Amino acid sequence: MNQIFLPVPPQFSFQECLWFLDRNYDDCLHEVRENSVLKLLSIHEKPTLIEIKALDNHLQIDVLTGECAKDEICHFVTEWFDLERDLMPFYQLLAKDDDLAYMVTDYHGLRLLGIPDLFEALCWSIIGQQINLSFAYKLKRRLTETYGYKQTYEGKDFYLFPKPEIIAKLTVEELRNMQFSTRKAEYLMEIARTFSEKILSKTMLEGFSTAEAIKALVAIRGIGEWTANYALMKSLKRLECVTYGDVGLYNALNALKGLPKKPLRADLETFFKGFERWEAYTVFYLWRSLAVKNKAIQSI
DNA sequence: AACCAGGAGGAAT
DNA sequence: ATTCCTCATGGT
Repeated sequence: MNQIFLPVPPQFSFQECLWFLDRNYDDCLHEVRENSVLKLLSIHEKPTLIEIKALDNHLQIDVLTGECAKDEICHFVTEWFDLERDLMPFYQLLAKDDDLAYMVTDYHGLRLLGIPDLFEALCWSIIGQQINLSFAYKLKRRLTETYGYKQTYEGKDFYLFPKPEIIAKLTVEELRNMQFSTRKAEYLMEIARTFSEKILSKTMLEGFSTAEAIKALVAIRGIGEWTANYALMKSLKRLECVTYGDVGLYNALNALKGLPKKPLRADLETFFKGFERWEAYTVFYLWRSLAVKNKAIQSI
């Protein structure tokens, strides 16, 4: 079997990352097992199934199908798990906040799990607008199982997210039948067109400052401030992004910092000033704090 | 049975 | 420049 070994940085916990990937939801784009995660990648346009496990100071990546393109696979995993980040400065900021300091130990080694593909990140954030996450994951699964690429391995199905060229050619009715709202169907198809026609690409945004990138994204119908920040945080790893308008974020800040359910913009900005250049990580850890609560409630 | 979900756009103020 | 309304539907 083809194996790749990838060294991991300090302040890295594979189990914490796995825990977040699993949470309580049914994600169709990876499968979490006891001590590993499986995911189908597109490497050189070829589907490649990998399984990642943790050793002492390395990740072991088993290439189950497809070619063993070491550099590309390592590049993907590094982006996915944000392996090149030094978390010490973030933990120093957290430690200074009495209400959040517990996160340094409780979530130690948790990395901002990315969505390296920008098109996928944008579609996912549009799907997730305003609806509960269980339903959002259901919609993503329907879309992916119908229009994505499927590979079966040892009796289980693994998927690639649908390509923009496919989504661009759909009709509103086809998506409505999958219980997308008319609006979301239009948004997804229009964004698919901007990608398939090369009007927008991740490479393009990488050349932009974060403010410029947000401006460019918000100009597209269906992408508001929340979606732009979410996509830039998850796909381009712009750490200064804050998902303003995010109900989950507000709930976490309400529980941990006593902010109102609908906090003022100015109060949010004041809070995030304490986490400059690590805003996205702060948001991500606040989301993590919500997941803990869900789990506790469910186990009762 | 209301009311809320990891919002956004467009109309009405 | 704000506030209000609608969208679709599952979960609680």
